[in-house]
Amino acid sequence: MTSSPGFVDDYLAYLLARASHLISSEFHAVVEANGLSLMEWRVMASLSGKDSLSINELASIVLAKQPTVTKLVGRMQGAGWVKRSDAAHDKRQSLVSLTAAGRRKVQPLLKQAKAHEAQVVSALGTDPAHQLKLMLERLIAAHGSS
Amino acid sequence: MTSSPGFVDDYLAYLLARASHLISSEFHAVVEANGLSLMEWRVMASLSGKDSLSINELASIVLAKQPTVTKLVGRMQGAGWVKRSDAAHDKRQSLVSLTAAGRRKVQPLLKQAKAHEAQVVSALGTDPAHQLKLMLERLIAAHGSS
DNA sequence: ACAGTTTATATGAATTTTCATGTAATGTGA
DNA sequence: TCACATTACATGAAAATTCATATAAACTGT
Repeated sequence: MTSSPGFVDDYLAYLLARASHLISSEFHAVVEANGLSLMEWRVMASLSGKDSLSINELASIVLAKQPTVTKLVGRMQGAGWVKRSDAAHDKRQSLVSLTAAGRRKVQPLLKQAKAHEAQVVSALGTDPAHQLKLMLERLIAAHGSS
Repeated sequence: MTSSPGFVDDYLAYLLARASHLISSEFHAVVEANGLSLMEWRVMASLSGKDSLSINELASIVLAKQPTVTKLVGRMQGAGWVKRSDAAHDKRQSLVSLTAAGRRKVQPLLKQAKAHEAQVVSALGTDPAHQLKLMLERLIAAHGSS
C-alpha cells in the first residue's frame, strides 16, 4: 500500500521522515518492551554518555520543545531514572543526569540499540550504509546544526 | 551545540531523525505562514495527487495513527479543506478528498515545497542528493513498505 | 446462509504536547 | 551600577495525541 508518488511532503523531506519513522518504529518495540517511551529512551540514551545536560541541550538533542522536555524530565524524575541539579555557574540552568537506577534501566537498551543498528546496516550493505550516514551528516551540517 | 556523540538513539536512527526534523522544520515555517500545521500540510499534499484516500491510507502516508488522523480530518473538514464520502465498495471506509477550497489552499504550498526541495538538493549537490534519495528508498523498501 | 473472525473507522478518557506567559538569573551598554 | 534586554526554565490552560474499546461492515470456512 505504498501507493503512487502522490507528492507528499517535500520528496526528500518525506523520504527522510518515512525512513526515520520506519527505523525508529522498529526499535520502538524494543524500547517499549523495556517499559520506556521513545522520548524517555532518547533522553536516557543522550544522558548515558555525559555527566549531565541542561534542559535546553536535551530538548535540542531529542528534537522536542523545551516545555515538553521539562515535563518529560519531571515524569522521569518521578520514576527515579533521572535527577536534577542546579548548575554552579548559571543558576537558571537545571542540569539533568541519570541516577544509578536510570543507568541500570538504560544499559540493556544501549546494547540492543547497537545490535539493531548493526542489523539495519548489514541489511543495507555496510558500504551504502556508511555513505548514507555521511550524507545525512552533511545534510545536517549544511542546515544549521543548531 | 551539536555536542559530542553521546550515543543518542541508534546512530543511524538518530541521524535520520535529526535530518528529517531539520528539513521538515525549515519548511514548517512556510507551512505555518500559510495557516496550516505540518500534519494538515501532509494530509493535503497527500490528497492533492489522488482523487481520495481512506483514513488508513492517510494514516500510513502521513506517519500518524488512525485515531489521530480521524480527528485531524474532522478538524480539516470543519475548516472546509477536505470532505468525506463513503466508499462505494466498502461502506466501512471513509474516503477523504480535497474540496475546491482545499485545493486552492494547498496549491501555493506545493510550489513552495518544490522550491524548498530544489534548494536543499542543490545545497547538498545534485548527485549526492540523488544518491541519498536512492538509499533512503532502499532502506524504506527493505524494512516493510507497509 | 451462518457463526466467527477480521477490517475500517469512530470515540471517550487519559496522557502528552504545545502555546503563551511568568519568573528568576545572566548579560550589556552607558 | 543601573536600567534594559536576553536567556533558561517552569507552568497553567488549551489543543492534540494515544490507548482502549465500540460499532459496523466485509470476509471465511463450513
